[in-house]
Order: sequence, then structure tokens, then C-alpha cells
Amino acid sequence: MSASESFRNRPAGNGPDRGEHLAGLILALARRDGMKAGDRLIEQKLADALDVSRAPIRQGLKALEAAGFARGEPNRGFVLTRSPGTDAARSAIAAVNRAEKSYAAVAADLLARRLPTDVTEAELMRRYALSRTELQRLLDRIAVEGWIARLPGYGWRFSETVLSPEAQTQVAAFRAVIEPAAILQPGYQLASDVIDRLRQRQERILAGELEKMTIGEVYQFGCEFHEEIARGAGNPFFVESLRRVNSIRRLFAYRSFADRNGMRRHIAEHLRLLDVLETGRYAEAAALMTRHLQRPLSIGAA
Amino acid sequence: MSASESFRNRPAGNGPDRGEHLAGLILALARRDGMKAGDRLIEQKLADALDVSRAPIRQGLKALEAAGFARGEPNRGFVLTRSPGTDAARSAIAAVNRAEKSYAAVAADLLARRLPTDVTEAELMRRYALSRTELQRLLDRIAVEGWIARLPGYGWRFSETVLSPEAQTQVAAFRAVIEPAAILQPGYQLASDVIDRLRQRQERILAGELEKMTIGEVYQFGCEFHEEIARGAGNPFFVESLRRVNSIRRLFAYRSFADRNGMRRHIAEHLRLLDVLETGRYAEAAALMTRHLQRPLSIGAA
DNA sequence: GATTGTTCTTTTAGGCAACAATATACAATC
DNA sequence: GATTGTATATTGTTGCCTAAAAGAACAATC
Repeated sequence: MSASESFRNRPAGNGPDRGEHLAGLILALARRDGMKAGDRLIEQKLADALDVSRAPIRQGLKALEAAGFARGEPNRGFVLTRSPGTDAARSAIAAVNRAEKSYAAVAADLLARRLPTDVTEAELMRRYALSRTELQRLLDRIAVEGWIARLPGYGWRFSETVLSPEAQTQVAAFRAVIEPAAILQPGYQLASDVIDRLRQRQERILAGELEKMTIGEVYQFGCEFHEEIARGAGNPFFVESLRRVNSIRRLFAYRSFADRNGMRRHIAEHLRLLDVLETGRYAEAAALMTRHLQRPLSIGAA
Repeated sequence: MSASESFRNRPAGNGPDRGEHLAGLILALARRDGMKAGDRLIEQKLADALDVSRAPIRQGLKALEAAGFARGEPNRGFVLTRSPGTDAARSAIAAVNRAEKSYAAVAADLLARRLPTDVTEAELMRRYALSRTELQRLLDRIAVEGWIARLPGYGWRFSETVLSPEAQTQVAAFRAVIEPAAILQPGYQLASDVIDRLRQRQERILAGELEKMTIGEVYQFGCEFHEEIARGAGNPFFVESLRRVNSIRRLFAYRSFADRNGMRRHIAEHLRLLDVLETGRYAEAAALMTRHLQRPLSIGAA
């Protein structure tokens, strides 16, 4: 068998090791649900939560055990051995897979004008050393986010407008319309358990987790917060359009840095917003949201 | 060569015959631009307009000649022989390709609850007799429109909310927010040539073309009108989100019928809107748009 | 000078077969 | 009765190869 032979038919997966990828997802889930060391990791529950079958979950659990975060015993399944909120856990989660890396690379290259607006698949495959399928997945994802589109013939075209320098301002303007309007929709309501959950998470961050979080995580939580608020309108199109612009914002976030003080004020505003929403004063909440969105916080943290 | 041999490596194309497909696109373009019999069909112009190279355009022109809509002379290219607004032209355009048919079939099956929310590619390939690539294109398109998404493992999941019965109301509510807000954006302006073009098209429809148009065309023109208005805000995210919901509306439009009288009033409102926009009275225009969107016109014709 | 006709290269898509990843069904265990 | 362990069926991916579609460049023609 030649050296190159060993690369033939290499496993598909979404990265160097599908198991590790899933380990990260499981850990992230455990973290989000506030699980502690000693809690059981039930395969079917995880599978349902992550929308996969038990097979890949199992691989993830094995990888998690190998990394020292879980322990498995025969016929008893796996148990979390460490709190998923530690530094080590975070670095394990942060072990991004190939797909994510290529995504970031394309975004960076595009923003730095190192890519032409029109590209062919073969060109991209070479440039980022991706298989056809990997590239297809990547392009599909980008297409859904709206900053690339298939040309009728061969090739793809990047959206010029969506990634222009003005895009950030335009996203802000768009959000300033959408988000308050969502709150003002007739029938708007946010279930009290949702409010509680959001409040807890914000408080946990304010209490100390902020320092331990990566910029990506802070950004992620911010987006989820705002999307959850918008969801109260009971109209998926508001949430959808918000997600869409958030995915664009994330592109710019790759190059932004953290402003911890601004974030504190920002999170305080989130909590205030929750208070007002809880009492059903929606007009006031919408006004608050409008003001909140006007603050010129550094990009990665709304 | 065996019988099955002749099907091996059959041309890619987007349907039974790529040439006919392009003939349709060319005809539609000619129609949209109001071309008449005798006008020259310049290859490069068509190629640029349709984002393709001259090669496929050429095939389209030949197909058009074969269908009797154009005549080609050596070293002179092609000339339109009939007005593209006739019934025959329409049926030629309506000769939808396989891709479009599958799209419509999936939409219909889904709306009629004949499809489960979770589906696998293999299942869909069998059901709609599509090759893998054809199916991938179809799924990608649907994913961009936002009513299906890839599952982490095998298979795809249809969005339950986006196609629920309430979706139409929700789209309306969303548009009622987005469209007037777009007009109210600071710096909003609609170039006078854009206004002229829109006005001409609307007047042409009102003058008589309406009777000759299919429901799909009426719908299409309506969408383009509204998107063009939104474009005046100079913010692509407004236009983008509008396009997105319009593609959802189109799904429901497949089952709706025409209401010619309602449409007349509708188009009259469009013209009135253009008048107000032309004079820069944006607040008034936004109010007009709000009212316009509140009219309960039958679905396929906004 | 613009447009068409022609040629040549690049790029993409299809089919096939092997294989890896996933899902599912059922037995074993706590 | 719920959960884990295991076997089996199904699904999706990969690589290679060929053919066709698209793009680009250039000559010919009006």
C-alpha cells in the first residue's frame, strides 16, 4: 500500500474526528443545561437533543471519556466526571472542526478582498483543500446565510452588498426595525419560564462567567438572547430574519475584540428588558429595545 | 452500444433540454422588457442579463427558432419574429423544466401533508425520480428559501412553522412591518428611472396584459414591484428578508386562483404609491403602503 | 465598432462501486 | 421499565473517469 493509499476513502465526518466533534457538542449541551459532575449522560436524551441517532452519540461519549470528561462503566453508560464549565472543557469545545475552520477562512479572505466575487468550486476546493462534499456543505451553508449564490452556469458569486463596509450599519438599521416591531406585535408574549431561563443565563454571565468566555461564546449568547425575545411575537419570520442578519454580524465578529465593560452594561440592559417584558409593558419594552440597539457597543457582543 | 448505454453520462442541464429551458428564459426576458417582433436578440446582451455565457444562449436561440419565435440569418444573428406576449409564447415559457416541476411537486405534497417532516435523500430521489445532483440542487434551493434544513446526521427536516396554516397571516404581519419601515429609512430614495420603469410596467399590465398573464406571472410582477420599492432604502437586508417571505408566499400561491378585479384595484394602488414616492413624501408613502398591505387581496397577486 | 462564428481550455456533472456513517431493531442488563 | 449493548439495514460520501456545459479568446463579418 502506497503512502497516498492510506488517504483513499477517508471517513466522511465533519472534521478530523467525528467523535471529538460530538464530544464538543455534548459538552456544550451539558454546559447549557447547567449539568454538574456526577450527572448521567443518557444516550437517547443526548441523541434527541442533538438530532442524531445513538451511534454517533456513543462515539462522542467515548471521545469524551478519552479526554477525561466522562467515565463509562459496562451496562451503566456514561457519567460526567467534571463540571463542563471549566477552562479545560472550554478548550475542548473550542477544538473547532475543519468545516468551521474553512468557513472562517473563507469569511476572512472575503472580507480582506483576497477572493474574487465570482468563484468556481474547483478553485475553492484547491484553495481550502476541501473535498467536493465538504465544499458543497460549506457553500450550502453560506448560501443559506445569504452571502453567496449559485450562478445559473458554473460557479458561484459572493454577494457584494452583504459584506460591504456599510453592512454593519445596515444590519443595525434592520435590527432597529425588526426587534422592537416584534415586541409590539399583537399577541406578543414571552413565557415566564423562558424569561427565567434567559435571566438566569444573563446573571450567570454577569456573575463571573464573562471573564472565562471566549468572544465567540459571548456573541453567541447575545444572539440567542435577542432571538429568544423576538420569538415572543409568535411569528417565525421575525426570528428567521434576525438569525439571518446575526449570521452576517458573526462574520464581522471574527475580527472584533472584546470590550468587557461595555458588555456588562449591555447585559444589565438585557436584564432590565426582561423585567419590563415580564410585567407586560410591551410598548415600554420596545422603546427600551430601540435604545439598547442604538448603543454603539463593539461588534462582537450584542 | 446497448440501449442503456445511450443514457449513460447524459447531459447535465436543468431539464429535458437545456436549450428549451433557455429559450423560455430568453422569451420571458424579452417579454419583461417589452420587446416586439422584429427586435434583434443580441447574444452578449442576453448572456449578461441571464448571467450565462454565450454558448447556452446560442442553444436557446436555436431552440427559439425551432419553435418559430425567432429567425436567424448567417452573420446577422437572431431576430424576434413574434411578439413574446402571445398565448403561444406563454405556453412555451410555461414549459417548465424538471427542476421546477419537482419543486412544485414537493411544495404541493408538503402542504397537503403527504410528506413526513423528516426525510432522507434516498427517499426523495425515489419518490420524485431525481438523480442525486438534481435533488441536491432542489434541496439547496429550498434550504435557501428557508423551509427545509439539513439534519446533523442523515436526512433533512421540513420547517413546521414556515408552512403552517398561519404562515400566510404571519408573512402579512412581517411585510406590514418591513415594507413601510424601508420607505421610512433615512436616505430613502427611488431613482426616477426606476419609478418610470415600474410605472410603465404597471400601466402596461393594467392596459390589457393582465388578461393574458398567468397567475404565476402576476404574482412575480407583484413581488418584483414591492422588492424594488424596498430597494430604495439602500439596505440589502430589507430586500433580502422581503424576498425570503415572498418565496414562501409563492408556495401558497400555487394553490390560489386569480381575482382580476381585485388586481386592478391593487395595481391602481401601486401607481398611486409611485406618484407619492416620486414627490418625496415618504411618510405618506409609508402610510399608503401600510394600508395597501392590509387589503385582503387573494393571495397570488400582491 | 459591434456582433457573430469558431475554436480551445477549464470546469462541472453523471455513473459506478466500495465503504464509512448513521439509523433502527432487538437482545441484554440494571 | 428504562437504559445500554449489539447486530443489521439503510443512507450518504468518496474517488475515478468520461462527457458535456460554460467561459474565453480570436478571427470573420456586417
